[in-house]
Amino acid sequence: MATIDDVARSAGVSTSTVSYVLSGKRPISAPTRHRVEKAIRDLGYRPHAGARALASNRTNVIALMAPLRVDVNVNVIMQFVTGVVTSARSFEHDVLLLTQDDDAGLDRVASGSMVDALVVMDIEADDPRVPVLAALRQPTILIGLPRQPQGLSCVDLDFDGAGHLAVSHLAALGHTRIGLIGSPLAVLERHTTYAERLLRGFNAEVAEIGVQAVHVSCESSQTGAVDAVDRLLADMPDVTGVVVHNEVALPYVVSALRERGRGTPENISVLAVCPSDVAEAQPVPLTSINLPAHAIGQVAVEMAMARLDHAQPAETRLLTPLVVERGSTRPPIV
Amino acid sequence: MATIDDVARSAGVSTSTVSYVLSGKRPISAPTRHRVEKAIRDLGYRPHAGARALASNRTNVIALMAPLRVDVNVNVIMQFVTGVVTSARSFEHDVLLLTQDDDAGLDRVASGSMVDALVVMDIEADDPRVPVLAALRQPTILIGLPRQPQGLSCVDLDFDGAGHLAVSHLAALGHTRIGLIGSPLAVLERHTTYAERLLRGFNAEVAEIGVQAVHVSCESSQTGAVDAVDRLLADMPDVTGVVVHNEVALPYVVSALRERGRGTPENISVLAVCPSDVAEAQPVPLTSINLPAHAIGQVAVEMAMARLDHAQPAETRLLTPLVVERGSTRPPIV
DNA sequence: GTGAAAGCGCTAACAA
DNA sequence: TTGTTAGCGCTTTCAC
Repeated sequence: MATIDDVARSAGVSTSTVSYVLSGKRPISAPTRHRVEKAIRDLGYRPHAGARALASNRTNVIALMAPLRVDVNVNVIMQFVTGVVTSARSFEHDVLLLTQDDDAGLDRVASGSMVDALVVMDIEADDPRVPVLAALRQPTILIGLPRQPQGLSCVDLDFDGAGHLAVSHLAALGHTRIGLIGSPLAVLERHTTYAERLLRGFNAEVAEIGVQAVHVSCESSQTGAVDAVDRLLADMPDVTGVVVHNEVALPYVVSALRERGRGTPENISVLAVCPSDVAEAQPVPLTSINLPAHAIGQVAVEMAMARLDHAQPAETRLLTPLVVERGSTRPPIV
Repeated sequence: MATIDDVARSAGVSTSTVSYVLSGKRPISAPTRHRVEKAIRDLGYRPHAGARALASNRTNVIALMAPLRVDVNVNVIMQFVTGVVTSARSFEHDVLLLTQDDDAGLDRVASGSMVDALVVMDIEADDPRVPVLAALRQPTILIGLPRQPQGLSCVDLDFDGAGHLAVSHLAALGHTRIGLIGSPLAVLERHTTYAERLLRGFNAEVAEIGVQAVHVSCESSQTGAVDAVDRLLADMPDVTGVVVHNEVALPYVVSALRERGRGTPENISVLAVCPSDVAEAQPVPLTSINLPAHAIGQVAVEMAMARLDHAQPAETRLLTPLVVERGSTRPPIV
């Protein structure tokens, strides 16, 4: 492996000149620059990451802690992850992947100076990782919203707003009996706040505009979906509009409704809360409130970089929910 | 941040003693060790990863290149990834995540000495990454089987054997008209070899024991599954046993068969090739040939570590396919 | 616009 | 069993 000294010698300059050509941190005359660049190419030189980290206190790596359990929605997680990775690359950073169950991982990679910043997914209301993260010297971005952010940056979809929007969208079409088929019980019990926030917004809007509503939880499987539909129809047989906030169950919910004489969109309106590509890929394309997982991952990295480069203070960014029309919601049949 | 010198001073020993306490590379008397360990605890000392990498030529990080596209089976990919990450942790390594589309990524992280080894998923027959990887100084493990491994280690399920096994399992029950619902066309056209190998084994066994068989490709969606079932039934209306090698389509295939009067297992036998948890979680649990994604990820890391620590030569390991009975395959109705 | 040289925090060879 | 010290390959200050 060629070192910076090899390059310097080959180009007939000092090592610092090579370093400055690479970093652009001081002006270099065109001829010198070209000689150095040629030497770099000729030797196939790559700076040694460890040496660079040691001298500069920058690793150009960020940590990403992702929930790689299978019970949660793998598809959405993947979109977060790709958002983070592609965005990181655009800032010349790589991504070190930690799994949720690696308790000591955050401290290990941060204290060991392996990473410049951390992005942590799937934050719960009283997440025990939050105090740990707050004590690190590297900036941390939380995807999700803990009860006490403790000075950390947060980014997420505004699920509270999404709950409001879902109800008002259906109400505006004339629906007065609305169902919410939501997250699995385990997600609610973990106090993963997105589920709670959506439910809160949903209930608040329901109360505000005075429609009737029923919420049922829903396991992420075919049988869970069928079961949830049956519970909903038992509680509210004349429901005309359903909000589904469970990407895995979504197709099974729609099938189960159809099998029970509630075809979408003829007999019942369905509004999904999920990534656009999921809503689009259904046999009947579904109107949805987009869950911009890829974008959230991207924003998380952008926030991390902003804090790194410009020492920006922590902030919370909640992305505005938007309805994308695909024809699965209509005025109810009178 | 405390450094090794701080620890040495605090414990009243030399830096090398601290280093050796940490690495265990030479014997340390109990009292000394304890003083050092106390100093480490008191100061909250963590070795600086970059400094360590610079001095030792070891980063304790491996690279994992994973296909994070959404078209392929996200669930299975996730299991590979968790297998790699958890296994890496058990060897005191972290995982740097690269995405498939990051063409230059492999060379960047390897030449920049960011990683000790690389694991690359989703290898195609003539994968352009193989020659790149063969030129690196770090050991590389391929998950999948290229036409020319070029001295690299490979690990995968023996899909050829799985194809044989699938047919012989059904044939042993008395089936003589067998269908294979396989991968999407795009996967076959990319020459991702697992699809081809399964098909080859399937066809070979079919020819060998002289049963009738039909293969149809299948897109990974509900509509794709329905379409594949219809094509299969059109070609072979009296099919009695079906092998499904497409985890995403699997539930929809079973539903579509049922809707067409072929309920599993009463009227038609279904043998899935997929991870056990997927086969188990179906509304009707399915007998399957297990795709041990987690284990393959683990083995990949173990092979990488073996090559690192013992300079072991490259090898190819094909895991033996096994049928797990769950009652969805029976003798055909006469 | 360029160069010399002092670290950055470790590991491991050499010495005792 | 322990200590001394020369690097590892880079960045950046200081000097010209």
